[in-house]
Amino acid sequence: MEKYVKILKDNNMKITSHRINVLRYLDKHCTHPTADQIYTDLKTNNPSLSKTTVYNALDALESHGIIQAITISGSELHYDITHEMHHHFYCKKCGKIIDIEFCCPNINKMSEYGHEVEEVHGYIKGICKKCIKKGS
Amino acid sequence: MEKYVKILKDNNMKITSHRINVLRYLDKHCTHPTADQIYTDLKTNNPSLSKTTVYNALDALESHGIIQAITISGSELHYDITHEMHHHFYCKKCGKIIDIEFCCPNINKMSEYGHEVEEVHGYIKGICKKCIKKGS
DNA sequence: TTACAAAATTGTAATCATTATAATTTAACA
DNA sequence: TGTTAAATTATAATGATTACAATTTTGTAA
Ligand SMILES: [Mn+2]
Ligand SMILES: [Mn+2]
Ligand SMILES: [Zn+2]
Ligand SMILES: [Zn+2]
Repeated sequence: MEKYVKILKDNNMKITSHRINVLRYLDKHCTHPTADQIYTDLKTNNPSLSKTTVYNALDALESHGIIQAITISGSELHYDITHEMHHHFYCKKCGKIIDIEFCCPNINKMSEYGHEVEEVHGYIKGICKKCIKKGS
Repeated sequence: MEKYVKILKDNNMKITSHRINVLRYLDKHCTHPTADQIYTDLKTNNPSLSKTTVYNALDALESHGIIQAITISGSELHYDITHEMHHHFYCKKCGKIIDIEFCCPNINKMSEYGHEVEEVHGYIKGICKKCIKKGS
């Protein structure tokens, strides 16, 4: 059984080709794409795909914790497969979102506050290495 | 000279009553309001206020680093006066944004990546203490 | 298999936060 | 006090996302 079929099955989700494609896309691309980017890319091999289906698939996958929405840009959602906790860097110049492979040890302190923690997002914004080079 | 006038002056910004009002509003309210909430509240004492002016004032204040946009909700921007670095908790039930008074020590490691850091945002999402109580 | 019910997909229209535009007013400064 | 650049205003436009209703597909049970 394909890896992505198993993930959907394990989460009691109906198996559809669109969901598999969206999930595979996010697994293969570490670019943190938007719904529109996923839609445009998948549509080339599947012209009948509707953008609403991409939104629906993303919502369904997110509600099961299989993927996460990244709100770093402030104007549109980006998506990422849920795996080891990591942070994200957003370049204000080129818009790229880059993985930052550490995370905050103080998150443990959250229990003191009495809130129930479901997600942790670390967003760092600035100018990326490449854009600094180009600019100088 | 009023505190807020000084802030604007120090940043070489033109002094306008609207900018002062927006700035004072953010300083007095620790609720992380949206542009619309600020607009609605300020309009009661100043009916000629335009929503575009609130957006413009927020953009101007943000571009000078006096305030920060919080992208935690994913659907609309919330604003906060820039002061000591802290994180934010977002309740998925009631939508409230609560200050979390610690921050990530690993941010220092960012220099290893070669990116130029301008902003650091720590967003934690879940169910707030009050909503947990209500729900049980 | 076949048949059925629940859920997914589709295309379109609606929503809502934000931005663009152009006319008018105001702040800063000589 | 007059001039000029910038701020304000009202309105229109944009763009991401959601709502909706008709159609198709999935999972399951006869
Ligand atoms: Mn990532
Ligand atoms: Mn805050
Ligand atoms: Zn860049
Ligand atoms: Zn709450």
